[in-house]
Amino acid sequence: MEPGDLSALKRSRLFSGIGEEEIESMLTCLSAEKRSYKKGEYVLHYGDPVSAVGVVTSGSVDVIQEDYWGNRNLVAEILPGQTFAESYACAENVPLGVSVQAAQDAEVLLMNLQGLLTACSSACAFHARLIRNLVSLLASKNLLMNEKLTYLTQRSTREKLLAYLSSESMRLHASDFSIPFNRQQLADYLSVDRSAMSNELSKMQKEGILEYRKNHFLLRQL
Amino acid sequence: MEPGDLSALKRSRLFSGIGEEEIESMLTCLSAEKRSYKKGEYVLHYGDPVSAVGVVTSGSVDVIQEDYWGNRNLVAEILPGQTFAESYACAENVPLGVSVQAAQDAEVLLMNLQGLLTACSSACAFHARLIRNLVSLLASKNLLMNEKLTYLTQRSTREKLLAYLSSESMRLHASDFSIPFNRQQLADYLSVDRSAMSNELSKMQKEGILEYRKNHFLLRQL
DNA sequence: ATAAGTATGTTGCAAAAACAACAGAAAAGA
DNA sequence: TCTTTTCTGTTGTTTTTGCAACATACTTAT
Repeated sequence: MEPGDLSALKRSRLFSGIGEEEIESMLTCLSAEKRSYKKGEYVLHYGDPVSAVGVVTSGSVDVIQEDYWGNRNLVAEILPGQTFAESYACAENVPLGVSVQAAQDAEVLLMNLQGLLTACSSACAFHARLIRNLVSLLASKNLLMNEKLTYLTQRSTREKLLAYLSSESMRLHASDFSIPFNRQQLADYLSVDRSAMSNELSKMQKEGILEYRKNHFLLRQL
Repeated sequence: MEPGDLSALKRSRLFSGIGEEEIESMLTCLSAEKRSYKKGEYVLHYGDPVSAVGVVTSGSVDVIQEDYWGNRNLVAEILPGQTFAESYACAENVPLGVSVQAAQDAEVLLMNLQGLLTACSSACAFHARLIRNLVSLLASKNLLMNEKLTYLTQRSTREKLLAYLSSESMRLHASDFSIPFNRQQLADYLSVDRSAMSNELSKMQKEGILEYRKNHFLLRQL
């Protein structure tokens, strides 16, 4: 185990709040395996049974989805300190629905969660913290996806916009607020066309539903 | 604690594989609180800090979302043995983004997860199993939402259909397969109009991309 | 300050989706 | 079996979206 690996792990959400020495001692409990891949090599294949969560320690890997006709689609880019396959590792008996491929020469640590989750993990004092981090990681991803789903299930661009803006407004307890996206990013997030979205925004402004300037919005009572 | 409560808990994914006596003894570790609500009463309010997961033991509760203008939207109906608010309880410091309301006279059990997750839970032998169940629950929800998101981020009805069908085909390792939805359910799942979807399906059949009859599909090589 | 690059708003057009309405097929119930 | 209901496909119309192109405003770097 090199010092760089530990620093990547320390930065990860999985090991947050756990010191380097503790991390190192836990890696054996997790049957951590360090693996190196050349650019383009597969780290995990579609359909693999997965019981280990992966952490990138150097380089980067791509999570890709391939459809029936062979079209490839980039789902995520995983950078050092970030994890992949954790949902598959934590769900029981669900084969991998994506593939993971080295985007450049990369090193990853595969950590088996079975020991952590099946036995009563009193052996290491920090197991509880690791479990807490894992649960927290899964839960926050859950909330983020759930939120996005509520926007994407809206049929029209206008409804998607209103669902998003209304939710931000309520979350921030304010009728006027800033959003962390520019127009293109917002359009990508809501999965709509940017210009159509801009158009819809200005229509809604004309109709008096809301006002905006750059990334600052004001929702009006109707 | 009544016998009906335990049978509802036994059926829940959270306590799966744990016997009734163990469940009963764990409820004290979880500071379980039983609460009764009349139809229409709120179980949890938007914005509440939540550290407990809820399980319905009788009746049912609705998870609802209310937007800035007061429009109400039913997110889920929770029946006996099913849980609610678990993602909020497991994520750290995320206030509730929905409200939970009794759909009819209902009884729920609120169980605090802090003790389960922060301390090393060697006190009860079945804590490990409960944690495993919780993690598995979160992870499977994760995968389901992730899957749905990949379909909903497609722009057109045709793309949504192809993404879904292709994914089913690959998951089942077969170019012909049955789906668990009728047309209306599939349209609802993909968040598109049923008739437009039917129309798109028959166009694709004419184009030789696929064949179908009722809920059985065959994807063709191109 | 100027220039180059980026972000946003606007428009017209073509394509696609939603909607509504209906017909035939299939399933469920009497 | 016959009737009723549900499901699916089809068509025409209206609305919305995506796309392309461009103008303007705003940023950033020189």
